[in-house]
Amino acid sequence: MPRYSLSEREDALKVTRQQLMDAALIEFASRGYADANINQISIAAGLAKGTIYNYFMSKQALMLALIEETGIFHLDYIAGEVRKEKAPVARLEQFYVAGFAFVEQYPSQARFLITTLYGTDAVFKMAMYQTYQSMFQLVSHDIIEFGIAQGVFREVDPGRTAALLMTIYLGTSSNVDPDGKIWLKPAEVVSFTLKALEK
Amino acid sequence: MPRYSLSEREDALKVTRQQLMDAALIEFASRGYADANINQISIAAGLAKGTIYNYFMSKQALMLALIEETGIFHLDYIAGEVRKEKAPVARLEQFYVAGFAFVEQYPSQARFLITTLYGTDAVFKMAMYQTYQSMFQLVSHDIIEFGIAQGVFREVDPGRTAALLMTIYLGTSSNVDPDGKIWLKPAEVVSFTLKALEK
Amino acid sequence: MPRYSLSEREDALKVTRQQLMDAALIEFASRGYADANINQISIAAGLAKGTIYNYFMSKQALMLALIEETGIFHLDYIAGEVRKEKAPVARLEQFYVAGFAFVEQYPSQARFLITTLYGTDAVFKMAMYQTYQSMFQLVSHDIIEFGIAQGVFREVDPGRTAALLMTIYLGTSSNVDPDGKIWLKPAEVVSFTLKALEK
Amino acid sequence: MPRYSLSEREDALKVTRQQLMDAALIEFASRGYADANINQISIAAGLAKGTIYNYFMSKQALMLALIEETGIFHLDYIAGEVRKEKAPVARLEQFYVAGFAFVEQYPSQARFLITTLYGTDAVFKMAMYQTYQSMFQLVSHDIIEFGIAQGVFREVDPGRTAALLMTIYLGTSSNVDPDGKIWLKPAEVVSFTLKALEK
DNA sequence: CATGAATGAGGATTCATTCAT
DNA sequence: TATGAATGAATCCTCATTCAT
Repeated sequence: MPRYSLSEREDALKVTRQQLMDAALIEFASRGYADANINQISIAAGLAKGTIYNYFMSKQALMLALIEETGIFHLDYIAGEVRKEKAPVARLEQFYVAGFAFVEQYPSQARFLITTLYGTDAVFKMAMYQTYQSMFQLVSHDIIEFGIAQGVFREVDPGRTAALLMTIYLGTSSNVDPDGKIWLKPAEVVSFTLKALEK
Repeated sequence: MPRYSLSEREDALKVTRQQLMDAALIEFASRGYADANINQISIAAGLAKGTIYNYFMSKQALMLALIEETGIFHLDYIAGEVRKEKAPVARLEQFYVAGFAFVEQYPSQARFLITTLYGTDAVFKMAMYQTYQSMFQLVSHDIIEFGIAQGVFREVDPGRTAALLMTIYLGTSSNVDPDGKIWLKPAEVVSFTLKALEK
Repeated sequence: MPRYSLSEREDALKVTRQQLMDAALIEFASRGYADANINQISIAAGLAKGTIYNYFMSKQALMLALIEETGIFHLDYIAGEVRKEKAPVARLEQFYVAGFAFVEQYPSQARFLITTLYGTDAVFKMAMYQTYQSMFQLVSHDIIEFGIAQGVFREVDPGRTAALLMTIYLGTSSNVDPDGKIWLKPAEVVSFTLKALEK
Repeated sequence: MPRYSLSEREDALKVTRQQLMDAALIEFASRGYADANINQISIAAGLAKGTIYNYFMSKQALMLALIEETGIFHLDYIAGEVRKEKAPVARLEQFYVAGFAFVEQYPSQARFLITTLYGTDAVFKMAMYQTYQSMFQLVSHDIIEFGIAQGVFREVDPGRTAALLMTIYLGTSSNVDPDGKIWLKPAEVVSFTLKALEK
């Protein structure tokens, strides 16, 4: 039970802000930042055009807020599943299993993150990189170094191999058919990467 | 003597068209399709704004022409190097070596292809997929099936593994620092994938 | 004991209203009516945006109220000083001395009046003219006609000369350097106009 | 006969640009810069909305171009008339006669200049001041100093008196009735100022 | 074919005003 | 009465495209 519950007013603000971010995510994910329409986002959120500017300074600020929120959400989703496992191999498995599950459960979020990461806007990419430092740490330290220490993985360079494993995740994540199913199965990717890492 | 020699007029047309495509590639690669500016492309090509419409029906048609040309160029570059090699392992190695070399030698082309492939425009992605059917064939048939037949690769599913190897290539290709250098070395990626494929 | 004492409630209303007018004056004076921002006025007055509409029907009504208040304030300031003097020449002198003193003591008010008077809005100009009828009377009757009657001024047309003297005042008043100092000294203007009026 | 006549193309550009400036002058003069509507200007010029941006970078750039053009036009008009006269008194007379004639012949230009000069925009005022340096020189040097040297004017400070005479001109110029007639006659102002300046 | 002036739909953003609390 | 979130008309500006020369 929270000591100081938010007032109804503050709650309503949070709700409206979230409605806007939800609508914006869909719009950015499906049309890309440049083609996304602020008016359309407002309408989808059930609000008037101008309201968006009561919550975000600009289209760019809205985008940056979304990058941070969605990136953290993505990260927490995967890190939570990975850290539940105690063995390195199981963690690697969970990285892809949870990662692919995220893509199928939150297709717009995944699409948003991928298109932003592989897009042309330097400001947005920088924001993505900062958010993904933690995921890099997760893979590099909590999976690879951990596995090497436990003697179950070869003595690879943790950082460079983490980059490769993340790249494989992000790349495969973006190969989805129209209804959001990833072409490859996590088991296939896990099997491939484990083979590459095992002693 | 060539059967149908191009007249000087036809040559000049080809040159102008190529100047436009070269300029467009740079613009699309650096700003993305939506933010690319037709006027800027014309200026960079040393021509007037309207001229572009004598060669391409629309901005979209120019983009589609570029996707095809650049995709084929990319494919030929890699396929040429790969097919020079006669052993499966050497071919896999060449796939990444030549692939990475392409990215460093033609950074705009690489950036253009990657951003288009991971972008939001369905028409452009479809055009990319068609172009990349051949690269998929190359990896699936001329490398993986070939290697399995020769007994040097495990009995993996050729198609699904080809998708994975291409994804690894495209993903690592897009992780470049500001001056166009790829973070990972081809040798690292080759070593990783070979380990995963070897018997 | 005042016949109708204001209740504390009525006092508070007056205070709030005056805070709004003070803030509005600054905003209108520095940015002009069209660029003035209602929200900024509210903030400067320490109130919320909506409150302004409890006191004024609209931005225009606020402006009109300010024109009247500030115009009367300006007029009273000058008329008070002028009528203290009993000789026509001294009155003319006081007109410019007090007029210039007003500009330096109340720069925002002066700037507000000048920009409104020389602006493009017909409604506001009309309001200004009405307010300035009294100042016109002051100059025309209490200075010029008075001076002619006393035989110290030439027999000029009082009305047209009053218009000229007021124009000189308003024009010179608006030539201020960045810290609000008027370029010309009252003594210079007085000397000039006296020379023009003396017999 | 000009040695190199402008091509028809260049002529057409000049004409269109002038149409835009003419329409903009009317709009700025009647509504003020902030309320002026770019779309309305284009329509009044018989052109489409976007065309204006082929000639001027922005609304502000259009305004600055107008300030310069109109200021120089105003100055040339008056200076031409003044310098025709050879005697100081006749020059002073012409300053007001031509000045008032300008206001009646070009009411929009006059209104534009006055409202800009007495407005709140610092950038525009600075542009006005630069343009009016020449008019200040004209009055200060070619009228006042000239008159003092000839012994027909008192030994006043030329600069400060020039400021006063210009202020009188600009102030009286802006007191026009709805059909553009100035309230005061040039003869009245001339008579007043001559009286103030004569020995 | 090359040109570049003209077009006008489209889009981000501002802000006076309203109104439920 | 005070508040400030919501509104949506209004506006500047962009830019792909057209077309007369």
